[in-house]
Amino acid sequence: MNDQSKKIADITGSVRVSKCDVCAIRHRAVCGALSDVELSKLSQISRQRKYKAEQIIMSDDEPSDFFANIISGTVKLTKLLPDGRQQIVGLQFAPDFLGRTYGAQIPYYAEAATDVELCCFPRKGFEEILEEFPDLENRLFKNTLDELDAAREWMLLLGRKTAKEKIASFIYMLASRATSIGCGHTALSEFVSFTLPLSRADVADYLGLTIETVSRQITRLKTEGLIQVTSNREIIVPDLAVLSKVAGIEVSDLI
Amino acid sequence: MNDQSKKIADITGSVRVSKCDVCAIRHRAVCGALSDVELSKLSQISRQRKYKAEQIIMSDDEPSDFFANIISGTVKLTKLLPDGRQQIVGLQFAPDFLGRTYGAQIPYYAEAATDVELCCFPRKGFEEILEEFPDLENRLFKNTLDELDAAREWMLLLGRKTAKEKIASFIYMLASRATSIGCGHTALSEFVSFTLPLSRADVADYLGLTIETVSRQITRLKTEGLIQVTSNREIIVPDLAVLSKVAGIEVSDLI
DNA sequence: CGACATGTTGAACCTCATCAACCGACGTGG
DNA sequence: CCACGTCGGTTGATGAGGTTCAACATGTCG
Repeated sequence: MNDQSKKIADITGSVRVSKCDVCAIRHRAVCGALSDVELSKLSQISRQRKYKAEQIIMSDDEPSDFFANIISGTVKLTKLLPDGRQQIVGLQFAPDFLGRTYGAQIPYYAEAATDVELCCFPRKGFEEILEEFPDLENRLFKNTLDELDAAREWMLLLGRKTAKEKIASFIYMLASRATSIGCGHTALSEFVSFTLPLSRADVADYLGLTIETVSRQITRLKTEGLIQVTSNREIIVPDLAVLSKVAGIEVSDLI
Repeated sequence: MNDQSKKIADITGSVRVSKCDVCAIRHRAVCGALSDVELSKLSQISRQRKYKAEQIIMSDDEPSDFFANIISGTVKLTKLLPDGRQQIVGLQFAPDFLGRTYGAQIPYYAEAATDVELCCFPRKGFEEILEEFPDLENRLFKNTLDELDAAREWMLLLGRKTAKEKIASFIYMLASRATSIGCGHTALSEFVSFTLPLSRADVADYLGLTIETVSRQITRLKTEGLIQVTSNREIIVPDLAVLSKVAGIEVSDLI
């Protein structure tokens, strides 16, 4: 019926995971819930894999036989309408968890937005470990709650924000991520620069717009001095607080 | 800053829960994960409460001290922009669970869309039981995963569907619920009738439209024969399959 | 009955989508 | 080396879908 389906990328290579303790995402990822003993059990079955940008990692219509942590890169979760219209329903970065426990089918595609490195766990083995260590499940649960909050925040954006507000919100989100990763929380009114992990087309699909509108609104924010665009993918935000206002985001009165 | 806040309704009365085994939602609700012994422990601390339509059950800006199962009625989860624009980010029916475990704050309002009956559990007591019985947490986790899927489905609707498709999707969703509740799964091409649990204004807020557009598109579906509208809130769908096509929903080739 | 809330219908307007041309960067092959 | 095609992005002109504002209809309750 639906010929809009996308095919999962062939797995080109997968490397045994040697040591988790040198892993860059060790503490922030779900594995952070595990003790050393448990972790070594998990590392036994883990394999590292790389995907090129635009490759499909998991698919709507094929059950996937593994879960994964994102080590580096950006993964987009997309959904399709029968006629090909597309919506990105989630963006995932390191150290996010990929895949849906309980039920092998996921109702979306997971695609590499940039080049991506994953730490993959075979479904069966991971589920066994999951049953054994409730802390891990608890961690995944909390993760899912946060994802749900983010999804709902995005529903507000998609349903009620203007094109300009959408772009501002998107850039604000990425800029906040960039600051909080660098060094705890920086002051709100600070100069932030970062790299867009998405093409204009992907930004459009994430915000429910067209590429033309995305382009126009970005230049608009640029001429209004709210952002600076050095290259196509390099953005500078001189003042986060101002941007957040344009984005229609209540900045909870932080210090 | 934000004067758009909403106030939680005063609690008019709360009744001791007598027996869970006569509860209408006993098996479908999260409590279904508990054995009789555990359940009696939970029922010790449960209280039944009623809310009138439009009353606020939980609020964005006040931590709520309880969780709840919906016994009857419809609850809408709403979010606000600083200027008052509103988006419904979730609809919950019996026997859904209300509230966010781990962290007392929820980033939305829970409001009674119709008159609502809840079975409420004080936060502290419920969290204790939660730690004691992993099955309960597991059930809540699965619930949350389903909610996340639903939220993402709605993101596709909000971002990419036309007004007509939005209305069709919304009606299709409610009609499917109505059939699956009645008696397992009925055949796809069947006559379904049900009551809208939302006002036009709420429908608009759920679909990211205005009331006028909602009204117009409903009459359009009516004139096209896709639905019949007996009273304002009573809808008949003569053929679910046809409606699903207009809604842009892939009906997974079921039997 | 009149007042008020909820929903419908009409007309004008505006934001964003569509269609199309264009630009610069990049890679390829003659 | 440069012509060429391609790809990602920008810009312009036009139009449609949905919003806005306003009037009207219907239903409910005192």
